[in-house]
Amino acid sequence: MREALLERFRCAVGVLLDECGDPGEPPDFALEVSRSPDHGDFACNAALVLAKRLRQPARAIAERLAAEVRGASDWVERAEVAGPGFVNVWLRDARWHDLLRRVLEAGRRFGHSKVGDGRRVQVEFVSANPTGPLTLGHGRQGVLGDCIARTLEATGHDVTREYYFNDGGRQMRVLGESVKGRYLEQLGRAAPPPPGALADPDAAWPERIDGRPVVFPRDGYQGDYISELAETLRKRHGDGLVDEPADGIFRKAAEEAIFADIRATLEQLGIEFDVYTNEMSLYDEGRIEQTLEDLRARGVVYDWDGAVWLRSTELGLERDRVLVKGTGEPTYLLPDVAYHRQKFERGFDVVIDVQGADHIEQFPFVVAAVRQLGCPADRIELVMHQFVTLTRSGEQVKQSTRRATYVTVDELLSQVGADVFRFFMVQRKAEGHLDFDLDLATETDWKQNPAFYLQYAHARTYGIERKAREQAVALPDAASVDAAALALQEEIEILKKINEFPEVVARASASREPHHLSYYLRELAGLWNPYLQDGVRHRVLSDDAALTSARLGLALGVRTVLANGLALLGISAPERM
RNA sequence: GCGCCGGUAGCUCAGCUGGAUAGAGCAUCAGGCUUCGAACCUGAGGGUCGGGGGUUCGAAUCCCUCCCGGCGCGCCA
Repeated sequence: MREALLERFRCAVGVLLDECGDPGEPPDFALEVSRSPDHGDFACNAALVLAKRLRQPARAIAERLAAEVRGASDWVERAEVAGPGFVNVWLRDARWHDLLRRVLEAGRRFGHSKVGDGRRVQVEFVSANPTGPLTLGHGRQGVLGDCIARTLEATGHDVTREYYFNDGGRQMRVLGESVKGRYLEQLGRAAPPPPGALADPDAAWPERIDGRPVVFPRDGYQGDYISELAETLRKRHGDGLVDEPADGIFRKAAEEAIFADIRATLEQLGIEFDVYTNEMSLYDEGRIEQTLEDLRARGVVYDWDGAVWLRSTELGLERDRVLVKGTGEPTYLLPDVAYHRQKFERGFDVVIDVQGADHIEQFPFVVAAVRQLGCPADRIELVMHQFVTLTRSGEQVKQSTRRATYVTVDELLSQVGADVFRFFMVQRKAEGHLDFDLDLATETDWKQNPAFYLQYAHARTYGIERKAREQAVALPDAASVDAAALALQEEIEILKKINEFPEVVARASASREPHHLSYYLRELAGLWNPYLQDGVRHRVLSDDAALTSARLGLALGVRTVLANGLALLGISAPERM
């Protein structure tokens, strides 16, 4: 539809250029869906773009173009010049009537496309190390990544959701030490560190208290779940683990239990990963060593001060970075390079890393290194998101996994449920902070969440369906739906909004910005709810059989788009609430 | 100091490749349930789009500069 009109404008522009003896390339101009109904269905700015080049007033050019477009009188109702030189085009309403048939025919695939052409895309997200429960920040990333994956799938991509975690480094060692510390404290063989020392990283750290040693690590994990893990081990093994190394059963038990909790949380959120990759497997497969060797062969690595460095300055970055520490242990960077290289070896066409703002510094180094290894590094995309900031009585609360000052996904989830949680998290664009006011998180406030507004609009279409069945009124299907009777302006507006849906999905997918969907759905529901409310101007079920059928068709169309849109956000679309 | 991200209504935020009178939600105020679902709807007030320059027919959007906030700048991950 838009294409046909665009073509019409292109021809008109071509004719105009010829007449003026301008042999140049036709200019880029826009044909946009008008923002306001006063401006018709589409607006074209070609005259404004051409004015200077042709040295003619924009409105005069616009008049010529408008006349040309009016020629297509079988589907163009009128074309007017407005403002500084826009051409506004109204289409005959009949143009929208075919839409419902297409919507009902496509059903749950309406809005989907095949532009991805089966390209293999990996989306890596969450990737939290199993050292504690998922925080709101992880929750945001989880929902963001999952929605990106969903929109990519809807546009014909072959998507792999992947979770990567480091089980080799210091973090996991400290985790084991933390659990063992609490274990020994519970047995009375160690003294807990004073709370003041835990709270303040600069405070003095006593070696012994009342004759008992303080074994809990200075930078240990302070959450209650650590004590609970220790207690579980103590109940099962008594004091039989006193001489076990912290890096053994303590670490392993903690990792397994925490990971099981993380997976349970993700499941509740409706997030399912296809692949979990851990750092250790990269070592086991020799990929770390191989990567280092290959980087060395490329001449981008050197030894200095007992460590192995990446010559990233020569790759255009601001400093060199350590790949292997003086201790012989790789930094985080080297496994990350090996991992991204492995992604390409696995045949992904596009690799998307969803990461928090605190990790972006690392990204250019990984890309530069991987490029040196011959990978198509420009196919790695970074989707960066800011943190969730917590406010309590007007003040910001710092979140820290280690110090256990955070709100977990589980806590909020049990309060508001997965639907509201997901909507809340995907509402805003990723680059902005997401402010979470702990004082406002009461039940009454969540009741007026926009997520319910969308679900309510959806449920109301079922309310009408139930009523129609009661009255033995037949529902239209793709073959029988006939929207010709829809003539009210608000009905046309709804049809036009439905018509936008595929474009919105395409844009959300291409830009990796699922928040566009949530705003679009709010707009659609914002047309539909008032329409249903106004039973004075119009009712769906009436004595007029054709009109009733058409409006039922409209209801089914709205329902389809709401359901499909909600599905892309991973939010349920209930039949009643 | 350098880099990345943000600054739009009282609050939380949209604003697609520059377009016409800058939009939602919440909050506030005034109204609306005998009829398809009031978890809803109608209306009102509320803005120097952080400040200042520039490009353009046209700037919240692009360029420069300054101010404010977040994050990062480790042989931590």
